[in-house]
Amino acid sequence: MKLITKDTDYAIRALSYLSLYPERIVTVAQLSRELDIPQPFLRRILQRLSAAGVLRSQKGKQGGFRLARLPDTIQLQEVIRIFQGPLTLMECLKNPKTCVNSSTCPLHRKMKEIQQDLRKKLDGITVASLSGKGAA
Amino acid sequence: MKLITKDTDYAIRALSYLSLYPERIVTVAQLSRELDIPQPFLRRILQRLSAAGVLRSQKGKQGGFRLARLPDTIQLQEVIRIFQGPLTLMECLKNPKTCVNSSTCPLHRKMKEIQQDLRKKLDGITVASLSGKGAA
DNA sequence: ATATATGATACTATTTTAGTATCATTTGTC
DNA sequence: GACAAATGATACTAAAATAGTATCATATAT
Ligand code: FES
Ligand code: FES
Repeated sequence: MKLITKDTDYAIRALSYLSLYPERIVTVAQLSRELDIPQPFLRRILQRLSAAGVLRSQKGKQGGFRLARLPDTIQLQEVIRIFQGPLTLMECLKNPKTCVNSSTCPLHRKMKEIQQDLRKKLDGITVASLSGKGAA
Repeated sequence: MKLITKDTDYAIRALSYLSLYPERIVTVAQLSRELDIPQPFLRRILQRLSAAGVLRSQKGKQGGFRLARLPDTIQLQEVIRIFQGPLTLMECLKNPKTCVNSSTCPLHRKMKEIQQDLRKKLDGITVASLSGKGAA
């Protein structure tokens, strides 16, 4: 019933924050304080965003994180995918084989439509549009 | 990441099946065979649908279940609510208190819009529209 | 050299989902 | 009335996902 988990939510909040100071390098400690998110948890989240190419990281003293791309190119859908895999409204839409008898399941087609629509909407939401910076 | 759980999915399939023979009383055993769903699990699902007033049940010999209402008055959203509670895309939209600092979370408003839109869509999907019987 | 930062990864606790098991109650049939 | 066939209610278990912690390795500015 939850479309957005904590990982994703925290990630979005961190990205929005970072988009306010695109040039600045910010440490996990700072972000953790600023956003009131448990530091070790946030740390792993930022590491994943780095690995995914959304953030750029700098190791060592004076290191930290900053955006790797322009805020208006980072879509909510991508962040969801990083932490939760591709958005799927029901198991059946991902693994059609688990559809025991798809002919008796009229839900399939309808949900597929809704899922596509939802994905489109989530593509429309970018970090820029959330922080009010850059293109809407 | 899953909007529709098995309970809901099975429930919908059972309701769709029952809507094909609105007068007939069908037992769990029959439905379980027909839809290939584990009988004890399906049984509990149908019981909940009964308690919720979506199905009507008849105890004892020759007993079973049938729709309590017309297929076009049973909305997907209601079935989801029965098994999963009110549809909520993120924790924050249900318990705003868990929003540590809603001013730093720009996601809130956007997701609320999307959630409302999604709910409307799920209200539009009825058992009738799924089984192709009654009003679309 | 050293303190400060991230990289990688393993671990734990909690909650949700999926499913089972059982005893109680109702009811048609003989 | 006895009995079998059905649901009502509810407690229980197993597996998976979510939320979070802990730790060791590596890079780097001073
Ligand atoms: S069994 Fe495939 S959508 Fe329900
Ligand atoms: S903290 Fe409320 S929506 Fe993210």
